[in-house]
Amino acid sequence: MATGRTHRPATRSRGIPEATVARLPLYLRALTALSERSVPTVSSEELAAAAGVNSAKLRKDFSYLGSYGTRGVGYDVEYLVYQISRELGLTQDWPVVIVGIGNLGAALANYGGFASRGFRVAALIDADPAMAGKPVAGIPVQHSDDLEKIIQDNGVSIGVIATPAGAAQAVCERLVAAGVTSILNFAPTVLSVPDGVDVRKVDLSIELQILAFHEQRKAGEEAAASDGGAPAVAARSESADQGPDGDLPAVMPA
Amino acid sequence: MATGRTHRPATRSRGIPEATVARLPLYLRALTALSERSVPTVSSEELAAAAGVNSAKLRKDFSYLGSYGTRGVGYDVEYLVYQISRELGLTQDWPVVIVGIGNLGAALANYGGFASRGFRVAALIDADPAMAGKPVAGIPVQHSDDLEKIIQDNGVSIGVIATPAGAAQAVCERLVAAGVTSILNFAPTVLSVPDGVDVRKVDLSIELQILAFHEQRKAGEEAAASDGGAPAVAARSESADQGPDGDLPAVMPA
DNA sequence: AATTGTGAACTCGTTCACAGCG
DNA sequence: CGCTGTGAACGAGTTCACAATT
Repeated sequence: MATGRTHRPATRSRGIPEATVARLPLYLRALTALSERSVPTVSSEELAAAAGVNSAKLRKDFSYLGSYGTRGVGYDVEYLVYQISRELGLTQDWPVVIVGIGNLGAALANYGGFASRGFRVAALIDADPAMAGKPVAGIPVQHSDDLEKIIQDNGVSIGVIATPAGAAQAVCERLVAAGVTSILNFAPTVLSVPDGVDVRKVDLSIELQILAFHEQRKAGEEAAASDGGAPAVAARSESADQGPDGDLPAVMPA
Repeated sequence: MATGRTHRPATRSRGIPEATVARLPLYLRALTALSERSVPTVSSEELAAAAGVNSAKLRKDFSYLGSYGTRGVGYDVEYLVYQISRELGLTQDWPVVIVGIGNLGAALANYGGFASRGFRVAALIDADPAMAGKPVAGIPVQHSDDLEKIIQDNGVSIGVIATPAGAAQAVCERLVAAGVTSILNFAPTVLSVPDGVDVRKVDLSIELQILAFHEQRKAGEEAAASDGGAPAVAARSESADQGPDGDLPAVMPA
């Protein structure tokens, strides 16, 4: 699932399982919605439903953070929002650079989700001289010649790569050399990085292929659907897990 | 993770583990690159390196598909490309619709990765009447009033949601009612769907938050770095896992 | 009475290590 | 001899089920 293996055998700090870390943002989103509606407390059952997981998992997840609930009552919404934000490091400011301002890079720059939680687009960088100076989402694009300086001047530790696949590894190396230690990669390539650098990837084509696999399987099942089990129009299920919360998987294999 | 729970207790078909399915596209990509360079065979070691996994995992993964290698030699590149493509259902055509043609939807429409492997953008749909008729990536945008007809006329079973969060659930329900059974969701919301429908999500904000968590942890470790363990400038490691292989995921709202 | 927090059982995924085969 | 294929050991993650607590 996630990325960067734990360098240093196992800083026993207080190991929160990776799968749990991957779900914290989900809980935080649900909690924020409750907070905006001024809901004071939630039970694990309610919150789990809102986040699309089951309540046992949620309670176990929270147990890694500490005992923030009250038995017989539930969790204080505001308090939990704060605790999770702190745990995720969202109480501080994270300047981010986006490299590769094509269609996708521009879409990311315009994405509102950045601004909201501690993330700030510190700079947009592109290799095309014709782009330099042009504002995208109100931020002037800078030329990649200045990448190192931009990273250092802004104290950037998180970089987003939205370049074509062919340029990604080189960009990645420059980012890392300049001090970036976390990378979100949208280019369809495997990046190789030094120990201590985390890479997460978002790959549209892979997601579609996984869906196609399951889609194909469904088509095959239809034929064999001579037994029970109504086909379409099933009952709405609140539970169907969504995405690789931690990692991967999606539907089931049979 | 994944989605749609197993309807029908357990079609014992031939269970390929979900984690393996999520990696097949990765192998396929590496193999395609080798194929273009006319490399005839690869060892599990070489292919694993190219895909960013370890060789034991790769061999185990392939063992679920069958015995496609030759001991003492390796795997035939072309043959494996075909077998994996077939397993993933990429030997057939998958018409896809994209709903929500904002910055992101437009970027997705322009994304080259679609065309390549069996996926074809059959239609672009948006709720804004002003968009109707405008071509994006050479495809005219259609109004969402016609969503059901578009799905049915094109035999679409895979839908991509790139709308604002508030519209996503409603769009999802219309897609599903019209016959879509696989959804790739870019909106920062938990979608609830009937059994039998697969949802995968891509959430930029979540990915960034996960990176922030690890980034924060690194910062904390620095202070405690009075013992051994050189800080920056570590040796290049081919391994650092990349993202939630199965999954994926994007940003956050919170 | 309600709901959390958690040990224990279980399931899924990864890695080891080597037998089997070309 | 080299490399695949895989049983067996291991580890991570999930679910169960219930004691603890308010």
